[in-house]
Amino acid sequence: MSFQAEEQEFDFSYTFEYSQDRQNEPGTDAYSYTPNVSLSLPLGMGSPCLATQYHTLQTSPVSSVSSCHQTGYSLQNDNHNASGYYLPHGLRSNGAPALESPRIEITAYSHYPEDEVEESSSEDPIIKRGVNSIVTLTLPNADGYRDPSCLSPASSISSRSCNSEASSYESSFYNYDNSPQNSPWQSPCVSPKGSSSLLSCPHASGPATSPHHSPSTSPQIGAVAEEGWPGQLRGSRPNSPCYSGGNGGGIGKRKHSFNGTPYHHTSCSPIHSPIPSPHGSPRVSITDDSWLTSTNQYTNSAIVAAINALTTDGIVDMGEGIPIKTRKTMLDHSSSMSLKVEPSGEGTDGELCHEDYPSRLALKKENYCGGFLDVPQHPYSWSKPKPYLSPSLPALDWQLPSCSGPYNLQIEVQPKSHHRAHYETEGSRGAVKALSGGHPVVQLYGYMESEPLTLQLFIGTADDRLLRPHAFYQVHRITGKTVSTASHEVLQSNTKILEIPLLPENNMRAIIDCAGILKLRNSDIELRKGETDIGRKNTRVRLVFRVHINQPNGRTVSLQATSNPIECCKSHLPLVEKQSLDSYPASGGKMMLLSGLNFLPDSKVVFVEKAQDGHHLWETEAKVDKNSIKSVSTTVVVEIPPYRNQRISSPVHVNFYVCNGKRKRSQYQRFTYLPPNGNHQALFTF
DNA sequence: CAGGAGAAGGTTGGACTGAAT
DNA sequence: CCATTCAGTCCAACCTTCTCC
Repeated sequence: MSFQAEEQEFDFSYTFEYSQDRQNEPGTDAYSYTPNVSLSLPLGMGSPCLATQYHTLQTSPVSSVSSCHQTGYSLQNDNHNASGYYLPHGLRSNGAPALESPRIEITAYSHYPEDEVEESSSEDPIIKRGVNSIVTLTLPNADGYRDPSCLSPASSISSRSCNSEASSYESSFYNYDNSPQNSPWQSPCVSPKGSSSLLSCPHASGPATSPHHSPSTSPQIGAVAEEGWPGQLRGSRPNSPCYSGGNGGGIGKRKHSFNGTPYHHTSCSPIHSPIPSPHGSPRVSITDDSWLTSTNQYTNSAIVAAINALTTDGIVDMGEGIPIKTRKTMLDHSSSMSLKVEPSGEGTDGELCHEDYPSRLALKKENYCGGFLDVPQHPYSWSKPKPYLSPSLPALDWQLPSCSGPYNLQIEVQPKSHHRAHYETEGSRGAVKALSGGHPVVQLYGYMESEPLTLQLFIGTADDRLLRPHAFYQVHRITGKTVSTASHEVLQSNTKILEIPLLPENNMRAIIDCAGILKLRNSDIELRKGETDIGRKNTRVRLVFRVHINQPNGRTVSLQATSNPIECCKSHLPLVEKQSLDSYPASGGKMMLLSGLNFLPDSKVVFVEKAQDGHHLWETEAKVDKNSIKSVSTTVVVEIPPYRNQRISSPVHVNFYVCNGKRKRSQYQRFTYLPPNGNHQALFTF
């Protein structure tokens, strides 16, 4: 099949509806596709295995897939949809022709003040940007340069920061890969490894784009140095146990297949993963004041990449500073780790691919293991298929619906609200657990095909802004005897993604017992040029699950579900995990049991009601049963205070939090005051 | 081939230290 | 400048799994 031919079919258009209503609830989306939006896959890509590799974005106004997404958030600015996000093929939002070759657009955007951004966020940023003049540089290989992991630790900080495929808007418009000329398969800089979005990338690509790459010359550093993670280059840092890939990293340790039978070891499954978890999210962080400007950052950093591209030969660059022998070793590594599936024991690779994992893996494996061993001799002679076309998937910060048509992606069991993430310098701290003691469970409803799908998992933000990959946390693959769910890691937009099989025989249900959380050092991330998020006290994350479902018509529906927030620090902040009551009449007086962490005898529980503009309408301290707390407790009993207005006619949503001191507050918890019985009924009869 | 001892590695909780606030 | 908080590192105990005898 011809990728180019298929690319021609791309109708690269998206319809977005933007809601200013923030959402933090799982499964809700502030951004969502319009009901008829789907991500389409060109013909011949019906296999789910291909979905994650060769996705293209496509929106069809005639798509019959309707969204059943129930977010409860209003959709606004519909007037911008068509003009802003629904882009006819071949036409950019600003009216310019679609990019036909990799290029960088240098746009002199002014930075929006923070609040201006907030305001403008409801508007079509593309429109806004469209007024700016754009200078275009053609990139021989955009993809290769965009991959942050392809950049040297020494020089990549700024470069990496620009690699923001995850930046939604840019992703949609800098769709290099959708251009035949931009096909990574032809890309000079798409390293056999680097071209992959998979783990392997870092190895070959580290030196690839950086003339200043120094660590590459040190085979000892190996993958770590070549990862392009500044922090990993620090000689003082010990080899992190996490590099071993979890508790199953030990040689000869038993592995499990999807069905629980032992896997066979294959060359594709390294015993010791050279791929450290620590892939800082190279995405450009979209912050309060950078939601729009972040795209600018992307552009600017893309310029850097373009300059690199134009001033260096891709091939030479790829190996620059690395002895051939070293490069070969690296290639071997990457090829072996490119498919980070559970080892299958004595089976051949082929067996693994075809039997234990859907054909998608087979394809990947072929591509990786085969392609990575070869170093293209000429930038444009690289004709091997790119195994993973992440840019054609929806960017990771695009808000996708959890439900579309018959499909519904649901988190059946939510993760615990606290999970101590581990650092690179630490060993794994295990998989994220569920409150009940098990693990989170995700299920796809409405899928009746026999073809397995791939569930993607990455770590997203949990702040008040739009969901996006978390810059300071990455998902970390956990393996071992206690892990029943197989998984493997891939990189998309330099955000590590865990791919987990969704099997029809399991009712498209997956137990997420294979996902830990890795904390990247703040300094490493913050030093990136373009990174505007700060890591300090930015410790809440959400698990983001995605699934891409191929349709018979060649289109693909992408769904996303997000978990409840997870506090990842080990701080001593109080944490409310459960509350015995979610609602109670305004009269209050009822005792409510809170369970969680770090409740102290002098903890206070404060009920707060805020107006939509954020200012406090009401605040009162609830009576805490001091006897219910002995030293540091996991439970506390509080008396629900009466609401300020006893005559409410409709339910009133308020919040409460547990406070252990001036700056030691738990997250807000929701609570609803109900009107007296009669009124309540009346409310709904209206 | 089974069982025990030891090694290796993963998990977990917490202490320590320096930086930031 | 000091106190507090936080981030990051390190350590130790415990556990599981594997290897060797």
